[in-house]
Amino acid sequence: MNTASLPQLLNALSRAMLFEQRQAAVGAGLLPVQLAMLGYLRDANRYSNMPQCLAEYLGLTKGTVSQSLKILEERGWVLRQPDGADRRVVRLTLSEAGLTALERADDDAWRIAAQHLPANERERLRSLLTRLLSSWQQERNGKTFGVCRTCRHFRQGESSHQCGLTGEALSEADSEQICREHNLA
Amino acid sequence: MNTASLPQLLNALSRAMLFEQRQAAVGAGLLPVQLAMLGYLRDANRYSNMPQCLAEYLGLTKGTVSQSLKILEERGWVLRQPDGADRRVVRLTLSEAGLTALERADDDAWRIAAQHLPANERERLRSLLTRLLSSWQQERNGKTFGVCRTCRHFRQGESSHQCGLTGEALSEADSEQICREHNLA
DNA sequence: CATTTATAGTTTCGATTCGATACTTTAATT
DNA sequence: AATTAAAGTATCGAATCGAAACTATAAATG
Repeated sequence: MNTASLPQLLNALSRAMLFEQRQAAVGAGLLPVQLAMLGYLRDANRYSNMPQCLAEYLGLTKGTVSQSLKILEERGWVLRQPDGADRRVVRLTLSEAGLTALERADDDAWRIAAQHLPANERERLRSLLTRLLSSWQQERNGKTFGVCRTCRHFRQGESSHQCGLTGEALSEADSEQICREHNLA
Repeated sequence: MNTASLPQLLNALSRAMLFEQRQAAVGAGLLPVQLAMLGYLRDANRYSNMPQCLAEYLGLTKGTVSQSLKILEERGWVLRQPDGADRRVVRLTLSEAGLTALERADDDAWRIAAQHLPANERERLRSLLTRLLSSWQQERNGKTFGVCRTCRHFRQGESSHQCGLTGEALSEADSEQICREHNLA
């Protein structure tokens, strides 16, 4: 009695997140999509900072992304550099101004809300959500995006880590960035 | 090690939900907003089925809602009736066609994903999410929407229930509908 | 009771987003 | 060498969405 079903809760959560993001965006004087782009570019690793990745991550076409990026670049929030190896691709990075714009919008309602839960329950919630997301991912078996360290290909070492997919060495900072090849463990 | 933080998970969950909703909408030949409107109207109780509620629920202006409703009505998915008591307000209901359009789009990826969790863990997840959402709600102390039965004003009786806010009697069916005055227990 | 204010909703207008398509350039494949 | 694939841009049009003005009704205030 008096309990909401899991789908209902997920729905409510989703709406709450949207609400927060909209609030944060208008508070910083930008559009939700633009804020989402800045947020992604802050966290994306060096194999995931191309326009194409933004399109996949946000579910937009590359044409739309290209246009939005033009605006972000005009305002000096995003820098584009041609890639050294493949001259078709463009590397995107946040400028200082972009980073401060993003931080101004950074929202902590969820952090505060989460602190109302005791630490052990937070931990349990994290674990359960991880498994739920992982199941969803398998159900949809679509490519997803996530933080490198939480990927099933992530190999933790003592001093340095490694990507089991590319074999590449990963610094501590690398491990905290978003990767397009991510697969939740 | 190898754990995603709670904010990261919430973010991923939110994107996954958006993805699902978009998929469901285009699959049914309608726009995400339209699908969201139909879904809300199916579940809204008799005090929450006005255009204004839709605007609040979806975070749109009433102008936008009015325009989208016009389309939904033209297609025969939504019915509008003037309210008996207050002649300013319009009561919205789903037509049969609207209901079938909605059911065609009804998506079960989450249901399936949730079934990968054992029942006791689903229950635990539900409980934790409820508390997290409740905390968020208090943090933002904004009006929210939720199913009547899960409201702190809901008074459960043996044969019939009651709303502690309006004092009104609530049928079993009433208790399962979305109310604009909802406050998570 | 008259006047003012608030509320629900519609309409119009314009800005902006977003997708579809065609196109350019470069890389990969055959 | 020729073909195909991929990354990105540009252009165009449709449609969303918000802002503001407007109508009609209800509530509040004097």
